[in-house]
Amino acid sequence: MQNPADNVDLGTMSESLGFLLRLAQIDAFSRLYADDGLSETTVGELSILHVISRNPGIRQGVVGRTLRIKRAHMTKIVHGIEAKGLLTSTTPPQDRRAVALTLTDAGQSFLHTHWPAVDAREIATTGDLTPREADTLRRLLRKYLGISDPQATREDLAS
Amino acid sequence: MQNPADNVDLGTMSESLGFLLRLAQIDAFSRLYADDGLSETTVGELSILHVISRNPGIRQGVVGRTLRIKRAHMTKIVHGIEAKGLLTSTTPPQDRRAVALTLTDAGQSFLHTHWPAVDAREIATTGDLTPREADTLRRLLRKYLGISDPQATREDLAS
DNA sequence: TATTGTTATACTCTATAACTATA
DNA sequence: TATAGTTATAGAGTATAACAATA
Repeated sequence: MQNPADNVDLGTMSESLGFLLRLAQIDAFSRLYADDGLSETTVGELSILHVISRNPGIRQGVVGRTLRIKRAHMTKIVHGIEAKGLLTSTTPPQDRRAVALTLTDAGQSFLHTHWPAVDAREIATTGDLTPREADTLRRLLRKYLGISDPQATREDLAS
Repeated sequence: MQNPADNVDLGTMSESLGFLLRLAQIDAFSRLYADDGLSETTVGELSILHVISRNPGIRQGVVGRTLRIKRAHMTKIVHGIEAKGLLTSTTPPQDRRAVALTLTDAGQSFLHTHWPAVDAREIATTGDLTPREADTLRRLLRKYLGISDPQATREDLAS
């Protein structure tokens, strides 16, 4: 189903960061969604829930900028998640234009149920890369994105 | 517009290859499309044209597998490109189920007009990465994807 | 005036299934 | 029976612009 030995000449596309990232991303998520029961949730929803979980009361717009989701789309997704009872939105008194997002208990337990599968798969599905190469890849992607490096908790690194 | 100093805790998402690839891919294409006049064409069309250009007479299904585009979607895109007069499809006598794709002269010149902008931007827009790091990133992505390494032509490398 | 979020629209992409014609 | 492509439909994501409320 993927790219067997079709032996296609990709030309300069195989030197294009954009297209390599595009293909790699598709593969990564297809691996992620392969066996697990994540089918109930979309990638957008899951990532939004995760970010809110780590940053309770975060502004909706900040979540959108972080995840590169446009404001119009954020509104739709957030309302959808809210309708499922997984998060609550409040208006902060300091800026009554904004919307602050927090997970409900149901949202927290939903995330606790589904997110570990993501983390687990990540380790198992790095293709032909050695663990060391996979780490280098992650580090370079973070640098490319301007994300500060070991943002994982100290406990994670120690384990 | 992007991710300034919002200082968001991404938790284990910053260790997730899938999500890092997702964010990086969005950034890469937004940089690619930033200044240039590529707005006429979609990413799908451009990549399909490029692959056909490098592999004249290639089967439609092989293009789809290579670019991770589903068959149903391939049909729609290819018909669209064909309607613009940029490619022709023929039925190979050896297998009359298949569709072989070749660029028209208009298709070739269209690609010659637009593809160099992609290559040029690639070099200029590698974020905070050093050229060496960008090369490493490309190499790791190719390995992750199972794409053989220096598939660029010798002439390209020499120039 | 600028910003935050909302609403609405249109298009691209993805996923799925039923269908045809060939092999 | 399996494969290559087509058709149709539904949902997810993206892009854009006009709008209200607030700063």
